[in-house]
Amino acid sequence: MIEISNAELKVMQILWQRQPLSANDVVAALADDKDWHEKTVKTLLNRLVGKGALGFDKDGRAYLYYPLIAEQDYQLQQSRSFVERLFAGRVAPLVAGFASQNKLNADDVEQLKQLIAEWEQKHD
Amino acid sequence: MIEISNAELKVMQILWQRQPLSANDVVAALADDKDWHEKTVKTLLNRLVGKGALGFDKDGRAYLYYPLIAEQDYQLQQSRSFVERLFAGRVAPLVAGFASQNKLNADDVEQLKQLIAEWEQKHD
DNA sequence: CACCATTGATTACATCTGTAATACATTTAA
DNA sequence: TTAAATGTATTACAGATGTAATCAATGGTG
Repeated sequence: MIEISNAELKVMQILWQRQPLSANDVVAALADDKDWHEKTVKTLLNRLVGKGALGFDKDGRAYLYYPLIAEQDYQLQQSRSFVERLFAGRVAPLVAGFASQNKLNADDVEQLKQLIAEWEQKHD
Repeated sequence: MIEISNAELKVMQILWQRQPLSANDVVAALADDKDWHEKTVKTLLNRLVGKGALGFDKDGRAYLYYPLIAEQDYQLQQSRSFVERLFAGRVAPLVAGFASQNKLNADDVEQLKQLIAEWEQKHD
């Protein structure tokens, strides 16, 4: 699986939101969040292309970048490996940690109930 | 917060299970899981001491290592930063991913229901 | 047409990581 | 008491990462 570093992830997240974008668009979109030099962003774009995480089309001299991997796929793969590493593959203890820190809100609970209902329907 | 690399985490996990342990005990405990040279394990122990994640008492020439940070604290901090990075801080979508991949078992669901029940009691 | 501004490509460099090897100190065995 | 073994400390080294600067090509401007 493609490894994406933290800094690179920020770039991917921009392009998962809107796509395709020129390097400058990405720089602009990141300006809010990260205080990165334009050169830095371009390096990250380059590395992501090298890793096969981004592709691009040429638009004159400039490139228009777009993701080659889906955000959902990435999230899933990362979630599994994270939960594997820290919680021996069990997700409930992770949620328990959030609960213990009062990091669950009503929406979360609603969604979780929904998920459980679906699960139970399938595994009657 | 102390940064612990993947390889270092394996060492921490041994010492979270049993503590304190000599370097050789750790090497032995890891032998199952990882195919690391003794020197490698000692490097990791050293780095963890340097980072303030482990302490040790001297037992003759040998050291007896023990964690300076609690596993739960580490899990919580990491979970929060992971969920923050990938899911904008919301844990439910992570669980949804597991559900969609059939990675929830009856135990998980049972625990989740329990957590929800507790949450609802507190937030009647 | 010559030059500057802009864009991607290449190079830079310190730190962290994985994975050890070597050096140094000291205990123990011959 | 001297050498071997053993434990920690120091050094090694390549690849990844964060964070750019410089190079090279090219398109627009005077």
